[in-house]
Amino acid sequence: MHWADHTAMRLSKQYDSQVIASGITPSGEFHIGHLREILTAEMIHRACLDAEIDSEYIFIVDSMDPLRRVYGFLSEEYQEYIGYPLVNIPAPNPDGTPNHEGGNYANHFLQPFLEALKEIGVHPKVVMNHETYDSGDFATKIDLAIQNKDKIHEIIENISGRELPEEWFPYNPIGSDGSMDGVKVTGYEIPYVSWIDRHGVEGRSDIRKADGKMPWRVDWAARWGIHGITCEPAGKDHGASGGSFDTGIPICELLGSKPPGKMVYEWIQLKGSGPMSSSSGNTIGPIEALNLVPPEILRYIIARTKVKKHIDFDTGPSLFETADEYERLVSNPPSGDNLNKKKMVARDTILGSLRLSQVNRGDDPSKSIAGVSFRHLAMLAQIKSNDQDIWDSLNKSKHINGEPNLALIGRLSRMRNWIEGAHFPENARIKIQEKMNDENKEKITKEQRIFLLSLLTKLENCVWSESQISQLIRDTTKELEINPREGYVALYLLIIGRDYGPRIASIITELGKEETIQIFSKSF
RNA sequence: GGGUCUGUAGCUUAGUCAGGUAGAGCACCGGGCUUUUAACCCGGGGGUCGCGGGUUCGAACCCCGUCAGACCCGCCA
Repeated sequence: MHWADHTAMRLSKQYDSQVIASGITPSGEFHIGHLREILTAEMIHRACLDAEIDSEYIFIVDSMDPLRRVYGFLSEEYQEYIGYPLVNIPAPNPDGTPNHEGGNYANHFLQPFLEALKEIGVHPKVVMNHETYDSGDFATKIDLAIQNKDKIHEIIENISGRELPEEWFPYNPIGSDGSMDGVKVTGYEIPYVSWIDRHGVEGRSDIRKADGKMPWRVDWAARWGIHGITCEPAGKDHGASGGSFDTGIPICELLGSKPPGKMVYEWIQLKGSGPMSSSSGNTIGPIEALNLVPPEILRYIIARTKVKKHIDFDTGPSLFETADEYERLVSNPPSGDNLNKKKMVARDTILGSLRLSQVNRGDDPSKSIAGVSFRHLAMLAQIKSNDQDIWDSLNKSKHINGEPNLALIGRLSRMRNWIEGAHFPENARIKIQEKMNDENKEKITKEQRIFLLSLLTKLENCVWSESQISQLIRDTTKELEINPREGYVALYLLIIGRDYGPRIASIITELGKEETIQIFSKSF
């Protein structure tokens, strides 16, 4: 059974209806790591719906979280905003300076991410956490937390093993300058928390407003109750023993609610360069990823991997493999009855992955079949600049019959992006040689050499079309009575520097007469 | 130091929760097709399930130990 279906089953035994949640702090550019958070939750949500379990999926944006430091992509001017809720500070310009007309910081990073989610078929109910504070929905929990301040203090110290300062308080008010840093609580009388800030200014915060927030570990536990969350997969950082999940459970209970069960997912790493991090620039954004691969394959990458396994996201060769694997499975899904238990489980797991990879819930996976492997399309896209030529070629090779479908058109345009970008795998790249290198010259026999020279004279005076060129190659091998294979190998060595490759006549046609002849004449 | 997760074929992995003959794909090798598209079709080899013990009629699966990797215990998906 697929992990999402399994989780859905488990949840249905505990609660009648589900609220599945994700939570992310919009402190910088979103990356595909965040996509795992979102998709893990969203797939469980879909699995619930598919099992006819009532379910809602919410995405809580931690817009009240303070700016913790000046990240690498920000200018020094952000120093003054440290400690401010992200929703209250200006968005950065591309150069990192604050843009006072550009809306707030949280939204700046959130909006493009939501756009990407739409394309991936994720339509969450978005909850801006600052609005939950501002609406007063947090007030009861804040009051309870303050009343139980010592117990919460103890829970955090005991479970996380970390010492909290004496003056620790389960509510951080915003001071006179807008920052939560250096604000000391001096008293509490419902609904006001009074304080003195680092400038010596005194004031009070209304717990029914966004005048402050609870610290992370308490905030998280409180919101489980406020939204009635039954499942919130958490990154393994939160899942560690003594981490915020472990402290959240008793705190949530203390605040009068039933916590969700613990569920922890592994991180996505960029192959070879460790965990993703916006500050180190070691990141691929969801938008960038969508420019390379179709959304269903992005979903498939998450769906096919068990939650507790880490994913190496590799924009190179293994992306080809995964994409082709998807294509294969979709066009030829596992089936059959009378299987033993293990095979049935395996079959259902794969079918589950395909089902959950669909952009729209309930879509027939076969609609996303492009009918061509990524590898093959990559090759065509490199040797043919005109899309129509590619459709013609695919018709000729019987990959498609007639006009290309939408899936295929979208795939080709992404393929062209991929090829142009830095992420395209080198071994799939076709490199046209300037001339034959010495190493390859040695590989060539005398007959092959004669073949190439003879072909050259024919090419100089022919009509430049693929069928003509193809014909000339075959004619020449016949005339010289050499094995056609030998002739092709010689041509491949000459033009792309390897002894095999895609249909050579296509490449030559695409190169044009002048350039082709150049390669020939520079080589001999 | 304390803890969590992961370890199955060269690579990616299914199967571990409910013990019952280790199963795929990629890659590789061989064959076919033949106008050589890196396409397509057929076949094949390849696994002491990290290691050691225990429980059991029977262990990849349960228990104990051990090794390796990743991560957490301030903030991070």
